[in-house]
Amino acid sequence: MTPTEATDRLLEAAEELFYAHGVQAVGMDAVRTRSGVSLKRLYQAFPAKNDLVEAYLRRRDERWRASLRAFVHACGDDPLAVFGWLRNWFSEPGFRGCAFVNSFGEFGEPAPGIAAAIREHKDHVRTYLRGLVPDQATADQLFSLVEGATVLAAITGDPREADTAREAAKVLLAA
Amino acid sequence: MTPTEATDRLLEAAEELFYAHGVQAVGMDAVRTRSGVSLKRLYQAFPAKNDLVEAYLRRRDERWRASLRAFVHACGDDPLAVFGWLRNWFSEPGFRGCAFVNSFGEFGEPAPGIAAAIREHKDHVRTYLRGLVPDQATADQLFSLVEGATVLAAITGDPREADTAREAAKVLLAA
DNA sequence: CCAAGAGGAGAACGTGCGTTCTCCAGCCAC
DNA sequence: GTGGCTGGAGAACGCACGTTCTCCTCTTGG
Repeated sequence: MTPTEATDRLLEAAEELFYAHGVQAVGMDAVRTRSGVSLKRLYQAFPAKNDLVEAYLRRRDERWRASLRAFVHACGDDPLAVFGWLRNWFSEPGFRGCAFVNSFGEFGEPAPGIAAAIREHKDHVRTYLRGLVPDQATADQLFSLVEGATVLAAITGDPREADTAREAAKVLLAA
Repeated sequence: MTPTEATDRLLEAAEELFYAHGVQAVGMDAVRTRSGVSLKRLYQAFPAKNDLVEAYLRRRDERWRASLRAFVHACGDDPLAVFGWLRNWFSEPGFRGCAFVNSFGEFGEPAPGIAAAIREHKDHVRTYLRGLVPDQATADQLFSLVEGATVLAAITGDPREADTAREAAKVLLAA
């Protein structure tokens, strides 16, 4: 197994486990078992668990935003499509809220790299929405709706929070 | 020290520590030290840590909503006052986001009592907003804004997220 | 003054986990 | 074949923490 292949399998396993059960609830041994990569290789690729967590967050950020971007772009870059995408996401079987918000809650004082990954993810999403909506203030308002809908969908388990936010976004965009 | 006084001091210490550092990062010994209540009495009042966590959340729910209600009522029950209260909350020195959202993120599969406390808190807030705003759909939209602003203020550290949400709320209420 | 019990301080126990170490099997150059 | 290297499996170590246990010290009633 090549080192890059090992890294891929580690990140894949880490994402599945960390997102589903939370970072703290998943031991390095579980990542090892799920990925099939030996502990020695694991610690060669990621010298400490924090490094793996940060890599997990950064990779999830990339993929999450790529998926959103692709969906919205296919809808002609209509800002309201964001909420259609959210609705689909909330309906996925394993949906458990925003990985970054969850991680923020998990660590009282996150390691610097982890805190940075969380903040940068939110910055990237905000920047993306500002590109989608001409008016910056409106974009920030939509961002708040997106975050709110995600938190509430996670806690209540109801994907229709996306529809509620969508209706609000429609009004804000028309104003 | 009377048992009820011990319970009060335990809950006070638990809230300060759990909210500031996260539940998992705080050991029972830290609660004991902070409260000045012996471990024996602690375990008499709360047979397990989960019981203390659940009591912490339920007490915080009561006080948090009481504070919001009082502030908004003093503003003539204007729904927009909710966002003024949020702004104040976000500006407090120890602000670290919503305790319930943070706890939800901390526990992959929360104990039943804890999960119920989290869900019931959000239900109570939603019900309160529905009482404040005649139109139920609009109330739910404001709720989404409230949650979004709270999450973003916690992560970015910027209390002005409350103002962003307030502007959005103003538009939604006028529609 | 004594007996008995309550309550506190903190040691002790068991467990889980991040990280490191040990040992061994397989593979290469010669 | 043989000596040395790579990499895997999993034991071992150290620590933290939830929970329980032990012992000691006060208080109180007679």
